[in-house]
Amino acid sequence: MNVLSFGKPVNMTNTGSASTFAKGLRVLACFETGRRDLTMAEVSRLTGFDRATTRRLCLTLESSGYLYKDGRVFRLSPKILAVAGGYLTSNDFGRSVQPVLNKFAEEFEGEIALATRDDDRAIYVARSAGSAARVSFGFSVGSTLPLLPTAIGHMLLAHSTGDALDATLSRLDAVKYTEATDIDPASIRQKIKRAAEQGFAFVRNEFEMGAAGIAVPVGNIGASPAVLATSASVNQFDNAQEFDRALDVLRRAAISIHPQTSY
Amino acid sequence: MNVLSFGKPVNMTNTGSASTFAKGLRVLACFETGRRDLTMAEVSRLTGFDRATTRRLCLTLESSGYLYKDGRVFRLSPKILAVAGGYLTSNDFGRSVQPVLNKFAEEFEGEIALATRDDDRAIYVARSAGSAARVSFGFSVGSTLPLLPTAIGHMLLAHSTGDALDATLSRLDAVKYTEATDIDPASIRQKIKRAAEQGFAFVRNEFEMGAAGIAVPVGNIGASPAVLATSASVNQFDNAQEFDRALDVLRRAAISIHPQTSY
DNA sequence: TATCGCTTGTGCGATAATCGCACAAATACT
DNA sequence: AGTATTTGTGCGATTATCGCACAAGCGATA
Repeated sequence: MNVLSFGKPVNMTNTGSASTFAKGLRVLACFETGRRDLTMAEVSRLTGFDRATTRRLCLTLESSGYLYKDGRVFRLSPKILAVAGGYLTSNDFGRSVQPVLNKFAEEFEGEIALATRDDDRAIYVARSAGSAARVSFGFSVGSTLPLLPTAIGHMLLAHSTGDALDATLSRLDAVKYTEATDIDPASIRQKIKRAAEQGFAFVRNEFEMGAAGIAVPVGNIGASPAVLATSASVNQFDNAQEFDRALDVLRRAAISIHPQTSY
Repeated sequence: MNVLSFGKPVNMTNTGSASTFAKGLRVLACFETGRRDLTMAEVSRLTGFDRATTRRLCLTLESSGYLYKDGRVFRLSPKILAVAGGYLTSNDFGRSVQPVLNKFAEEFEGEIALATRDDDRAIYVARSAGSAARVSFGFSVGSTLPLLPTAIGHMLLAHSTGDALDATLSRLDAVKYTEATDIDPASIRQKIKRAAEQGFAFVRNEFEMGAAGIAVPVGNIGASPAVLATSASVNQFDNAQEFDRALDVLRRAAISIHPQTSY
């Protein structure tokens, strides 16, 4: 009965979340693309958790098979791939979209990638095979990109409308990746608006100097929007004919993957 | 001081694991390849955890961004790819081994895959691009295979020696996937031994009727062994010339990926 | 070798979260 | 309507977790 509480009883036991688990997931996320070998002390600093806490979480990840310990550093084990494979197969990539990417990439003689949105970033979900010769751009499945200085990001954000977009833009802080990176929220908003109107996004030099990207929408994957994209050197896309060809390939590939793509 | 304890003091607080986190990871693992949409009740049955516990863990996975809820079912979100990408890039797949797979697969006109071991199963880690035309076998990165009825499994197990192998074999229970699946531990052990001796494994009809696989070792990925493999119809490999060509390609690819491959 | 800096390991008290059940209320299936 | 299944949630009892403090190990540098 709890005679001390008046009015609405305070929910003492949290029925909606498990804090220890959430912390553990943040430890796991420390091993995302970019970082590979981490000591417990490093994980502790990255997460801000107490060393004892970090230690227990790292060891749990190890005994559960997601990390293994090599001396004093932890590294990801392949087990995480099985979970990721669950995502890929449940969305029928690899069976239905991968061949399409390969086919159009072959015709196009360039790389095509499918990306979707995860919170404040874009994630590559699939990528065309690419001929053996051509050197890949270094992005592979699971690689992430910032939303603000990339064509992929602009096209993903173009799905958001009005208030939601404003909320996102005010939450994200624009980082200067190159001298040409656009930092001005109003200007970025304008670019996103234009991407929504014309049905494609085109960004140059803002993420990597000398590189340019084109992205077109492909409908939704689950709850979040998806885009098809390609990238090349700025020079290449400065040629209007080349640009149009790339855009055309992307659009046809998008329709081939997801015929309902309406924009 | 603890006057009640004699001798070595009992460690009351577990410094080596976080049980809630371990449970959460088991919930996450429910979404591995094969299952896609799960209700909380299903997760509860799969894991054996109390419904209230399951609920908290699922909701934590959702708020952490790894699952999203569509009505009453949960589904993986792309966030997990970012972690998997961490594994792939930290081992330099996609940049160094992917091109090699593509090149040899093109020459070979068949698919080549790199697989490694995760506990009691094999996991595909990389796969050759495959021409646009050819229909892929349905296996993609992250797919898992049993160890006992596959060439990949035999070659992976061939890394284990004596006692360790015996322990593994007695732990695994042989499942009959086809009529031809070998169930006899002694016989399986013999096949693994021969695979170790001859430097390749060849298994037919034991996992999928009509399918055959060849696997060769490629050294280690981190702590666990890795193999290169290809599969085709039984008929195809019954042709000795075809078989030799496939084995030759795999061996050359293995050397190209990991020159230190000694066996 | 000695000292410094960084790392890992671990008792333990205090705290706070988790567990599991019981009760309710939705939602599907017949 | 009726049954079965699923979901939501208080709350007491239990337990795990937290965070600190103390130690010990390792490597580099002087």
